[in-house]
Amino acid sequence: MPNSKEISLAVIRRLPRYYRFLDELKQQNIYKTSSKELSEKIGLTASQIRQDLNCFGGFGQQGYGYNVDELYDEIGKILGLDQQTEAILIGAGNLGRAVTNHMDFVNRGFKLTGIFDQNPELVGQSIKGIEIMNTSQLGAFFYNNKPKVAILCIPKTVAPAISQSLIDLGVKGFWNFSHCDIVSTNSNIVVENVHLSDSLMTLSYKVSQLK
Amino acid sequence: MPNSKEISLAVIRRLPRYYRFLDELKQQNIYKTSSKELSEKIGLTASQIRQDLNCFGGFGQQGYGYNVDELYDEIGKILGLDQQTEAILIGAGNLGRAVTNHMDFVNRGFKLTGIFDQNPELVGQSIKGIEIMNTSQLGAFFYNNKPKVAILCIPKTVAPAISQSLIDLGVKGFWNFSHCDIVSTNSNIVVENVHLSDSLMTLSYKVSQLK
DNA sequence: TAGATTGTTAATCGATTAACAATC
DNA sequence: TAGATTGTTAATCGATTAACAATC
Repeated sequence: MPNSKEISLAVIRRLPRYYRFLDELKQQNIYKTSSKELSEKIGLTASQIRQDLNCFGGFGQQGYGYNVDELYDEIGKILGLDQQTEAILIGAGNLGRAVTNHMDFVNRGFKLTGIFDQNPELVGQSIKGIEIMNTSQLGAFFYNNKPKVAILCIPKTVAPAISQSLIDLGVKGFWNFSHCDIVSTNSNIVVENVHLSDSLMTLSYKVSQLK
Repeated sequence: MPNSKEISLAVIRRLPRYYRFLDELKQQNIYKTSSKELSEKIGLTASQIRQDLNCFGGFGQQGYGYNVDELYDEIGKILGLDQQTEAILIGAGNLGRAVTNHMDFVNRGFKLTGIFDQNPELVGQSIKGIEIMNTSQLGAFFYNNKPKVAILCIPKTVAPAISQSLIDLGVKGFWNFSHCDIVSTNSNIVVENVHLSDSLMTLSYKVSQLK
C-alpha cells in the first residue's frame, strides 16, 4: 500500500484518469474489465496500466482481469478519496466562486469549511451555503478549526505573503491557482499548482504547430 | 526554429514557466541573467534550462549569459504569443465566466470573439463586452468568423457531441475544462485538457502521504 | 485441461544531468 | 589574457514497453 516504496508522480497523475474511466464502466453496469480493454479506452498501453496498478498491489486476477467496482474503490482509497480533508478557499473572486461551485469536493477527498476574502463587499455573501469571511478572521477560524488545505484564488502579488501566513497557521497543502509557484521552505508542505495561464500558452504553441 | 525537429511536450511545458520568471526579472529592470541564476529561481538544473533553450536555437552568449528582454521575446514567439488566434467560449456557466474574466487572452496568444450557451437566460448577457449567443447560432457565427479554437466549459455529458460538431465547423484546437478526454479521430486537432478534478485528486493523494 | 490475462522481470527508449570544449 | 558561461556531446537515470512465466 501507499508510503511503502516511492511512487512516481507520473503514476499518481494517471490514477484519476483510471478512476474516471472505471466510473464510466460502472455506470454502464460493466463489472469486469482487463488491462487490454482499459488501454484501448484510455489510450495507454496495457503494460503501463498493469505496471501502475502493481505499484499498489495486485488488484487483478490472472486469466480473468479486474473487477470494476473493486478496482474503482481501491484507486479511490489510494487517492485518499475515502477521507475528507478540511479545506478553505482564500479569494472569493470570479475564479474562487467558480471553483467552489464547480467542484465536487466531497467525492474528491475534501470538505470545504471556510471561505475568505479581503473585499468587504463580498464578506457576508454565501457560496454553497458557506458564508464568506474577512481574511482578518483567519486567526480566529484556525483557533476553532484545523483546515489542512488552502485553495488559493488570489492575485500573484499577494500569494507569497498569504501562503506563508497560512503555513504559519498550520496549513499543510495548497491547491494553487495563483500565477506563481508556491515554494515551500518547509518540506512538509504539498502543493498542487493549477497554472491556467501556462496551459493556455501551451495550447497556443500546439495551435501554432498545426498544419 | 519550431517545426524543425520534434520538441518534446515536457520541454514546451517548461517554457511558460521560464516566460513567467523572465517577466519578473524584466519588472525588476534586470537585463541580464544566466542559466545558473534562472535555475536557482525556478528550481531546475542549469543544464536542463540550457538544453531546453537550445532546442530552439542559441539565445545566449558564451561567457555572458542571456539578455532578459531578448529571451523573453524569443520564448513568446516560440509559444506563438505574438499571434492572436481567434477563440470562442462554449458554456457560460460559473466556470466559463470565471475563465473569461480571469484570463489575459491577448497576451497568451488568443482573441476571444464569441461566447455561446444553451441556457436562454444567459443569452443576451455580456462578459467582458462580448454578448452571449445561443448555441444554435454557432453555424451562422462560423459563416462570418473562423474561430480556430474552442474553450469548452460544458458538462461532460454533452462534451463529445459538441466537440465533434465544432470540429465539423472547422475548429482545430480545444482548451477543454470538461471532465472527459477529448479524443480527436482526426489527427489535425490539438487539445489541451485542464482536468481540475484530476488535479484535486492528485492533491488528495499528496496530502494523504504527509507525515 | 486450454485459454486468458495477470504480475513481474528484462529490454528499450527518452529525458535529465554531467562534463567540457568553444568562445565571448 | 583570464574568467565566465554558453552550446553540445556523452553518461546516467528513470519511465515505458515488451516478454513471459505464473496461475486463475
